[in-house]
Amino acid sequence: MTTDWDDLRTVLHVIRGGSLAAAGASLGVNYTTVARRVARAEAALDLILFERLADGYRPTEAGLRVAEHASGMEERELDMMRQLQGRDQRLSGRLVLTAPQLMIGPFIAPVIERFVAAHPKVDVTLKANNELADLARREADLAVRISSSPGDTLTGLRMAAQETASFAAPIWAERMAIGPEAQVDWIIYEQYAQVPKAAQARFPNSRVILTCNDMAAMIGAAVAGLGVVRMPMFLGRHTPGLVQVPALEPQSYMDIWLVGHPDVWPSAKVKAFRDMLVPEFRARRGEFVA
Amino acid sequence: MTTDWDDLRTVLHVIRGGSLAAAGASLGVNYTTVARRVARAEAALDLILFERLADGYRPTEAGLRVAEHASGMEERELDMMRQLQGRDQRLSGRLVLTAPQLMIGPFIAPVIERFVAAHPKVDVTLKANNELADLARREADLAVRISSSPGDTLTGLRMAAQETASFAAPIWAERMAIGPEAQVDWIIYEQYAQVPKAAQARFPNSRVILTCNDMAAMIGAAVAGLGVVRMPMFLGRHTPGLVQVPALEPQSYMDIWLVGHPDVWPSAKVKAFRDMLVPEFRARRGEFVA
DNA sequence: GTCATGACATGCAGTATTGCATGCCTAATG
DNA sequence: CATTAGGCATGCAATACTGCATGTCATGAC
Repeated sequence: MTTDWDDLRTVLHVIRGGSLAAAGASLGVNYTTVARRVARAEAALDLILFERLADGYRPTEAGLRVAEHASGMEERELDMMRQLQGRDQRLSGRLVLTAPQLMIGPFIAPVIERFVAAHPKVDVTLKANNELADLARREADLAVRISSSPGDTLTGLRMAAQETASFAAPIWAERMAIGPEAQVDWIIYEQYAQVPKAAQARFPNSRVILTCNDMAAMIGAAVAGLGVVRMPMFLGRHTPGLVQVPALEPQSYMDIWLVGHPDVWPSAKVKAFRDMLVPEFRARRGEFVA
Repeated sequence: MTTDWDDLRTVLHVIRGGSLAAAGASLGVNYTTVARRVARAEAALDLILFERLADGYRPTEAGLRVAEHASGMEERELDMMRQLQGRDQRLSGRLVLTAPQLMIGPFIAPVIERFVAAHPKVDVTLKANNELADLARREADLAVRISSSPGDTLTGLRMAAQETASFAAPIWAERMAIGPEAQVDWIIYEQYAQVPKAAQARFPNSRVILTCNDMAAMIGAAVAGLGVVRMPMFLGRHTPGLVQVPALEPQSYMDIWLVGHPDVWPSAKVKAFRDMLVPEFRARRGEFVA
């Protein structure tokens, strides 16, 4: 008679994921269960929501319509989850943080250590994720991000300005000491794909020796002596085995922001963490610039 | 980790119903199950939603907040249900009608008979309810109502104008034949509580002999000869054993409307029923007025 | 004071839901 | 053409959920 709300949510996840297996994964249940819930929803609504094709479930128009409304229900649920977290004045329970992988060691970890000592009943989860966590979905409560703006719907706090520079193993400093004719090998981040123009001008004998999609790997390669890497100031300074080299003048880079969803922002846990993290960054802002 | 939507709905029903038992009844499950779902929701959200008092569950502030959002989710679900019904072009499945109890026999039943003959795959449910069914909640797809307007958010079709008159057992016609000095006993609908002024003027010896809250019962009393009843024209005419008496001049009364929710209105089943019902009323509109 | 009523907690047994294993089908790959 | 991988259907066993019965507590009626 009356529809089961979880079955509606299951339909939504099938359409989002594109398959029973994907829906099962995102719901944390076996895909068999997903298939049966879909069948139950169809029986309850007296509608065919998916065509069973050999290569998977294809939503019918009715299925899309159901998913659309289920999505609206989910939005309301997420509103709720955020607001509950935002109004929670307790210093206990889960607090989920996310930050750029390579910033965690030198800057975030020490703060977390002090935080858990001060608030032992808070369970801190840290997502070292380079992909942006969806703060509206509460994938994280608070995020440290390197960007030029905090994002439209998010509350943000600019913690520090940043500059980049060129770093390499000490041997490269010696090689460049001979002057502009020195041969400079660059390790380049995938998205840029070529030697920075300013570096090319200063050392005409520059070339790309390696292109890579992962900064941690690039640092490893640089420490091993493969070549020069352009990276944020703080990274080069905090990586043992690297020194700053004159291949490139320091230049300004994206700022460091602390961002959160406005609903979640007032939470006692979030506030307590902010109150430790922000002063840390502010006090150490010199480490991010030349 | 992730909240169960049905548990949220259960919380909503507990707050709406005021008790576990009431919530269980409206959800169609045992109240024990309701209690366990509430406990599960609390565990999942890590929040106390209700205080367990000796005289029942009292919602906490967090509980009210959860219910508020769950209510938003429910609204979205109802939107969906209505729209699915509205877009359904099949002439099969459930069709729920509601109409004033006493109008069903003489006017609605004959139409239903023809309708089910023409569309045998439609399961017609008829709610003979004097309370207004909530069409937004799809308690009914289509309603015949006696009112002065169709309602704000509903689509309406005015099918006929109505008048009321006074009816009684034949003996009362004889008694009144002697003239204005005749003694007239009235059976009065609870809300009015006294003899209509116009009747008092015409027959000064009028009095209330019985007040009642149910028109069917009043008709029974009238047939038994207890007194005179003011009722819609069609009712008096279709009740064997009653005749119109001159205790009161016919006077205009509320119109007869066919109303539905705009979302549901385009449904094939709803349209097919309308197309039979409206001509019936229009053709017989003379039966509602003097 | 006793009794009845309404609301909830809890233990137990039956049932329905779930997950796993197996098998079929299609599409992409070599 | 064989092979692999992704996607789904189905049967069976384990599990989780549900409903029932019984007991406790408070409130209000007699």
